[in-house]
Amino acid sequence: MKYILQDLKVNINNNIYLKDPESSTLGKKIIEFSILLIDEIGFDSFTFKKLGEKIGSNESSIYRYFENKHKLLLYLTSWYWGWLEYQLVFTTNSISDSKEKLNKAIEIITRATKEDSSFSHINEVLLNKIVINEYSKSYLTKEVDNENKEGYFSIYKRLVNRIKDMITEVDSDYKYPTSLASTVTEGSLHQHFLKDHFSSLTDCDEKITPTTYFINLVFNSLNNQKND
Amino acid sequence: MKYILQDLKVNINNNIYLKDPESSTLGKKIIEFSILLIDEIGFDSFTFKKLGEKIGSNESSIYRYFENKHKLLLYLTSWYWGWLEYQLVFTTNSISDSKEKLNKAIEIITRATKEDSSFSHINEVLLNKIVINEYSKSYLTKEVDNENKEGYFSIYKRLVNRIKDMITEVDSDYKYPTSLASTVTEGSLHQHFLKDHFSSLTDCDEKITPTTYFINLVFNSLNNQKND
DNA sequence: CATATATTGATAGTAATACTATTAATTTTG
DNA sequence: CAAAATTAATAGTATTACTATCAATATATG
Repeated sequence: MKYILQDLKVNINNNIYLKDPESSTLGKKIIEFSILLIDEIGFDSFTFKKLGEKIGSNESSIYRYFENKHKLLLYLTSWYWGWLEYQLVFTTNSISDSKEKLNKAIEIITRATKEDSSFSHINEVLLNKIVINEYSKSYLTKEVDNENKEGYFSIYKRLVNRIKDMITEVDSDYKYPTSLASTVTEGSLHQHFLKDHFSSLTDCDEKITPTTYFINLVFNSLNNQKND
Repeated sequence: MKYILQDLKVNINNNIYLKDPESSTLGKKIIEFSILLIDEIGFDSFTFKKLGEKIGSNESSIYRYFENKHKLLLYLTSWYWGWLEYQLVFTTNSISDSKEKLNKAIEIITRATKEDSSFSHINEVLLNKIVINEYSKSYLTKEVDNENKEGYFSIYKRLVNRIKDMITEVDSDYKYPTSLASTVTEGSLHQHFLKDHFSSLTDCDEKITPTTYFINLVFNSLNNQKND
C-alpha cells in the first residue's frame, strides 16, 4: 500500500496529456467515447476527427487534450494498468501466505474483465479488450526509449515488479522472477487474443482460462527441485 | 520432413502478394531494401514512396507487387517463420530422444539470429529484429479473422504446432502444450524486446539468454508431479 | 452582476500518406 | 526483330494528421 494511495485517482504521467482529461466534461467525454470508438473500429482506423463527430465536438478541441492518438492510447492503457494495480494491491494486501498471495495476483492479472464499474465514464470491459488488441502498439515504436525515459510506462513496470516481488517471496532461489512476471502479464494478453482469433494456438477456451494455465505454469517453476 | 521439402523456397501464400517478388530483380530488390528500410525507420514510418526512392524505383511499380505495406509485412514475417521452420525441422529431424529434440527446438526459436546467410538478398539478422519489433502489428488488426481464413498465418501456426507436438512427445499428460508452445514462441520475441528496451522487466541480458529462461520454464512444467 | 479569462467551436489550410489511372519508355521473350 | 510484358513518369484523389486563427460561449472573480 506504499505508493498506492496517491494513485487512487490513477495518477497518470502528466506529460502524456496536454490538458488533464479528468479536469473537464469534454475531457471525460474524450476518454469515454475514445474507448467505445477504438473498440468499435480498432486503433489503426481511429482518428480524432471521427471521435469529434461521435461526441459532437471539434477535432481541434481534442488536440488540446492530446498531442496525437498515440498519446491517447498511452493514457488509456496507463489508466488500465493503474486500475489493475489498484485491484492487485487492494486484494492481495491482507493475504499473509505468500503462495496464496501470488495465486490471487495471477488470477487478477490474467482474468478477463467481466463487469463495468458503471459509475465512472470508463468502461473497463471494453478497455480490457483494447489493451488485449492494442497495448503492444504503444511500445513497439521507434520512440520507445525516449518515452520510457519520460516515465510513460512506469505504472506497467511497477505492476510487473510487484508480481516479481511476489514470485521471489514464494521462491527466493528461482532465477528468473522478472522474466516470469513479464511473461505472465504480457502472455496473458496474448492467450486472450489467441482464444478469440487463433484457437489452434492455445488450449484456453471456455473451460480452461488463461488463469488456470498461468497458475500451473508459475507454480510448476517455483520450489521445484529441477529448478537449477 | 513431411511438408517441408515443398517449402525449401519458403512457400508463401500467393494471396499475400500481387506478383511474386522472387520472380524478378525488382521484386528481390523490394524485399531486400524493405528489410533495410523498415529496420532503419520502423514499420510505422515506412512507406512505398520512401522505399521507391531508396531503390531508385517508382512507387507505382512497388504497388504492382504488394497491395500495401501491411501485406509486405505479412510477406516478410511469413518468410522469417518459414525460414525458422526449415531450420527447426532440419536440425531436430535426426534427434531421437524427445527431450533432447525439444531442447534443441526451443534453442532454435528463442535464439537471436546472429549471422546473415549472405548469399540471398534477405538479411536474416535484420529480419529477426523486424519480427521482434513489428510482428504483433501484422495480426493485431480488425482484419485478422479474414486474413487468418485466407491462410496468411499458416506458416506461423504450423511452426507453433510443431513445438506443441514435441512438448507432447516429452509429456503426453501435460495439459497445456499448445499454450506453452505459443507462449515460448511469442514470449521469446517479447523477452528479446524487453532486453533491448525495458531491462527492468526481464532477467535476460548478455549472460542469461531467453533460451536459458525458456528451457528452464518448459522443462519445469513437463514430467512434473505437481503437474495435475 | 459585469467583465476578464479560459475553453470550445468553426473554418481554413498544409504536408504527407495511401493509394489509382494513364501513358510512355524500356526490357524480355518467342 | 516484333510482340508482349514490365517498369517509369506523371498526375490526380481522398484521407490523415496536424496547425493557425478567430469567433462563440462558458466560468471565475472582484
